[in-house]
Amino acid sequence: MTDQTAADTTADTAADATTTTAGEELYLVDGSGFIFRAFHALPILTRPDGTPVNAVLGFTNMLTKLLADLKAQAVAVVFDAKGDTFRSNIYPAYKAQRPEPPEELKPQFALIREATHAFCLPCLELEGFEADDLIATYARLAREAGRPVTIVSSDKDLMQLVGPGVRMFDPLKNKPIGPAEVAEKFGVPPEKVVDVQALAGDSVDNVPGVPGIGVKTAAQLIQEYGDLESLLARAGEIKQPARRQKLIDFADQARVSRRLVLLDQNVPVPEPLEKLTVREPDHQKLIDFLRAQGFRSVVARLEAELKKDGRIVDGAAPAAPDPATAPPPDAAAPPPVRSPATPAGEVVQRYELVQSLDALAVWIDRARETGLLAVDTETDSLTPSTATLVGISLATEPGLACYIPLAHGPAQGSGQLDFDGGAPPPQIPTDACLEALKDVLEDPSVLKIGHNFKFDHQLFARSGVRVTPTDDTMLISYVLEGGGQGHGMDDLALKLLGHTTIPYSDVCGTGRNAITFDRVPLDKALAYAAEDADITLRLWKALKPRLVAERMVTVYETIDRPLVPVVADMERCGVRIDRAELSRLSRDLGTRLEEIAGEVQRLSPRPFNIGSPKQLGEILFEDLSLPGGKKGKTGAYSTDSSVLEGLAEQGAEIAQRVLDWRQLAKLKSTYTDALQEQIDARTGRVHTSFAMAATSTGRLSSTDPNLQNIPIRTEEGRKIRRAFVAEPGCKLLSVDYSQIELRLVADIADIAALKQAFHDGLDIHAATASQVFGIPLDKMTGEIRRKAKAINFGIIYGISGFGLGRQLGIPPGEANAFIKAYLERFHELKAWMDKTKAFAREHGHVPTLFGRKCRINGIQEKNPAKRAFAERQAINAPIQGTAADIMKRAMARVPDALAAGGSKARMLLQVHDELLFEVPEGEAEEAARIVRRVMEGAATLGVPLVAEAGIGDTWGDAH
DNA sequence: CGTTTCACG
DNA sequence: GACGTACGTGAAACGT
Repeated sequence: MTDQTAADTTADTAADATTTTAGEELYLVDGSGFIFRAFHALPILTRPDGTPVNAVLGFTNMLTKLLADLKAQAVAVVFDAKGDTFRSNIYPAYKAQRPEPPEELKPQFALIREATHAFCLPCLELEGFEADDLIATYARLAREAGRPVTIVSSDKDLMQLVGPGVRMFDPLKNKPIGPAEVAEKFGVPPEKVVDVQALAGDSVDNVPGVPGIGVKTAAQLIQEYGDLESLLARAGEIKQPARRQKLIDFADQARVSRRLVLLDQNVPVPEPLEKLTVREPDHQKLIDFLRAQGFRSVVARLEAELKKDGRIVDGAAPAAPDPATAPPPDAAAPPPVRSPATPAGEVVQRYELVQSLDALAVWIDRARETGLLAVDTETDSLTPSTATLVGISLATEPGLACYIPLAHGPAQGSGQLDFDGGAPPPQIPTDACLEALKDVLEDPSVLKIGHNFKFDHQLFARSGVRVTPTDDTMLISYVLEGGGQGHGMDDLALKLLGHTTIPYSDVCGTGRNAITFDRVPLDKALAYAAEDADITLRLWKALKPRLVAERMVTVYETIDRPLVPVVADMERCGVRIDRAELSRLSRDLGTRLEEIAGEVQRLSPRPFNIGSPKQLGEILFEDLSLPGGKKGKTGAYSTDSSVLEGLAEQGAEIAQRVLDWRQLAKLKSTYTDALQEQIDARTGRVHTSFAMAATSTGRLSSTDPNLQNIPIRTEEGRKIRRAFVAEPGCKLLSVDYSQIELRLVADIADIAALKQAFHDGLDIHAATASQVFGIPLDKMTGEIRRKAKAINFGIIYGISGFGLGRQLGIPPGEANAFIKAYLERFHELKAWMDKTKAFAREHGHVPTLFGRKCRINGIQEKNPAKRAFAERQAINAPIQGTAADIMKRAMARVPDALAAGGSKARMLLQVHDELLFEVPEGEAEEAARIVRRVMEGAATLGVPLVAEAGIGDTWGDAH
């Protein structure tokens, strides 16, 4: 077998090449690979005699582009030869199960070779070897001659060749493939790709690899052990038992796999390197060939170019464009068509592509007339801070919508190939478009309607456009439906309009074939994007009147709608993170984890993976026979922290060590490691996303990353909070509601004694304990207060004797006695709970103080366990939901209050009962006063609302 | 891709 | 008296 390092070849070959064609770039086209990909990417087109030619068309377009745009001087097109290759001798199954190529493809193999000859390009193949080996060998020769090489292919098997002087180019996606792209695909640098492939195998080529190991695992292993041989030698050290065994059992199979995927760089080349030059094609021969295939537009283009260059005089009459290369529909609005998916059939669609400011002005006028404008933005990414604005769609009445492309590149969809590359479609410059739209977007008399408008709001805000006033169909639906379920546009279109929207995957593909929206051909982009605006407007027509009918106007108008720009600004601002500090913490945690893992293994009868609850359970309860039992439907032992704590108290040291390990592992993987990845390169800050229509109670939630669960309860965890820092010259200000949920219980259930305690400003848990257990405050002990505190929390969660007992570590009977005493002392509570459960049973939802509906599923259940669960939700939801409402009301008022107070403070995060701000140093105290005032005044209740502020250099210190 | 665990309120 | 339990989230790791 050959080896990549075997470069002991003809020094004279290299010398020759250097003298004749030094420095000239060599293009190696993977002809065989291209045939298959083009065939599957393009619709099957036939020439007049019925011969399919779609791959041939893609191929000629690609070559034309290569020769014209890249000014390629040295090109070879390489094909697989017929018959077996040397790899079949290594492993007979290699590529053995390949199905016959489709009938429509077979005749195209010969045509593509013919096309290559028509272009007068070297057309190479070598019996016994694959095209990839020939490419590998030429790449090596060129590299040694000091000439850069571009391999025109996207075949992953060629990626091992990428490196200094050798790059790849994906001809269908028009994208270069360099070391970074290879590393992204394989998780390792190009020179280690073969090792990863050897482990992961390839089902298409029948490379066996090691069973159960995919690319991700393989990359991780190679990264850790360096290369395949080192890994196989040290396979015994692998933690996961199944994986360890597989690597041992299939070591030789991995070695064979490596020989299969490793390309031969020393095959006897059919042509010397220096012969691979581009010759001027015989134009008449080429044109004859192209015409014979029916490629009229290619011929027309070629002739036009040759004429321009004065190279031919003969001009065949320009033919009508063939369907495959026809330009996308231009700005003329297509004739109205009936919307097929609208059952009523009433709505007629007219979607228009807007490519000039004049055309845009018509739409702006329409918006001013109707006072309505549905808006949707298309981007190349879902991250609003970095996304490029690719286009904007508008709708002014149902069925009447347009799409304004702004940053579309050359089209590139499954239906069309355009190798003209450099020629993007005509588009209004983004700045000019935004300038033209700014007035109407900020016009108080035109309502802008969006779906998840927070995203669009951020995009416009980035360009200095403050869109107002706005409606958000996602939030209207959320308010009407009472949380939960899906409020995505596709779901709503189906449910409310009976309309199935064009799936995003239809225009952009999915997985590895996905393209960004700027590569979508304009006809498809128009259909998709204009539909989004159209559907948004039609959803609004269906949903908005229901707010009035269902008495949800106030919730929407005063709580959720005003929050959109506020949350958008918070996300856009982000929060500063001290990366170096996180990195230090990660390193520290890493070493401590290794120490603890060592101790755990020492205490264990056999090695196991500490991170696997399943294995841990077996060790603890079978090998060590510790007391404890099975649980759950899956039959697995429970090993959560309450179980381990129990074991640790009985003296099981291993349980304590595992607890320690778990805590640190969690901190490292979820926080110190992951958070570093989330730092935005441009801003140096972390930008979370707050979901506004996700929870059943009206709370926000936070994702990518979740910044609402940053540790604080343990000292170890608090160190992570100290990595959240203020900009130099600024402080962080944290303001949180004190006991808001318990205050709301007192108010909503109208519990006189509890309300009085809050009025008196007492320590509420101590006061509760005093009243429930009849102990004077001055005789209160910590233990009794702890019990009262647990009951208070229990109330909020929809208390049960079992749950409270488990929390306090006492028998359920005893806990029930506490609850009974509590309900007797605060007798109003029982009445409110009964009333609330009855309401939920009747309506399927419960209201917050401000009227938000919280949907409760399963309240009618026959199964008592499921019904009890729903009843606890029914108790908890009005409390949690009202707190969420109050916080949202405060958030909507805070920015204006700060501005009015002359403060430059910026709101960064919301953590349910806490707001975090970044404030210029001298203003922190004043900002704290303003925020506290707004938060405490966000609702007028029968109990006082209290907000407490803390100021510090880090989030950890602002408490 | 479902399950388990655990971080927060 | 059944039935399996505290409420609401999101992310990482494991293992099929």
